[in-house]
Amino acid sequence: MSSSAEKYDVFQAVADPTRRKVLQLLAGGELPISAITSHFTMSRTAIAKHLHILSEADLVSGRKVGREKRFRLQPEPLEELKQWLAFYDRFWDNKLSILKHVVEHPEETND
Amino acid sequence: MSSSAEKYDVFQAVADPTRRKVLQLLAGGELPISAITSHFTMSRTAIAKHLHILSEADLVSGRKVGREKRFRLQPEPLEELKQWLAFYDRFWDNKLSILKHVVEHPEETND
DNA sequence: TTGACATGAAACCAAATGGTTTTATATAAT
DNA sequence: ATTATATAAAACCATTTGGTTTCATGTCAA
Repeated sequence: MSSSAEKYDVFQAVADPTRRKVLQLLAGGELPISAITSHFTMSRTAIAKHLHILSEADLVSGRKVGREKRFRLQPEPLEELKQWLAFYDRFWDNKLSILKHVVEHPEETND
Repeated sequence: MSSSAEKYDVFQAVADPTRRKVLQLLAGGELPISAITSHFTMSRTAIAKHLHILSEADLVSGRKVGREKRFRLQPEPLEELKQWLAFYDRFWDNKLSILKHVVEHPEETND
């Protein structure tokens, strides 16, 4: 049961390209901060902050092993994104039926 | 063929809750700025800016009709998000294999 | 043509974001 | 014990973001 009252949600967490790259790296397996940092030009501190944000969104979790802190991917929150997207499926999968609907119900087209 | 050299990508565009609500409203059909604004407490100008951002991400398109500008949903760019998500499917679909890994390596399970 | 409506555009602002450098602390290795 | 490694935490900074207010412009209606 991860933290609540999170500052960052999945949408925000995933909006940053650096964080997306971090997630991709972690998809390959657990990694300590230094190893992650080695794939970027920015400082380790910057990466640590991104990890903190990803952590708040529950997209990663970290555990200390010796002197290093290893992070692993926690993809579950992506489900929320997936479900959000699912709503829009009908708007471009079978676009014709939607168009048909709109044409047949023009009164629903204002507000 | 929509604009290029866009400042906002889909990830950023969708990161803001106000913009997600705007998309949802437009899912119900084409709407002018004023009508959209009526669903929020913030100013019309603010909404217009959000629409501009959504427009840069090609998630909406606007056309002038008389004195009003009507916006409609353009869901196609969401496909990019969908594909990005698809990559992570395998990381939680077969969650059992992950669990198995954790159980078999308890020494990695503190913090 | 006069006024109301719908939008556009610009200037401005506070807070958030994404980065830095510096300092401190815990662990590992020699 | 000493030094090197890995991280944490804090202070700082520039830019971006998300909002505002104000003013200008185009269109519709009376």
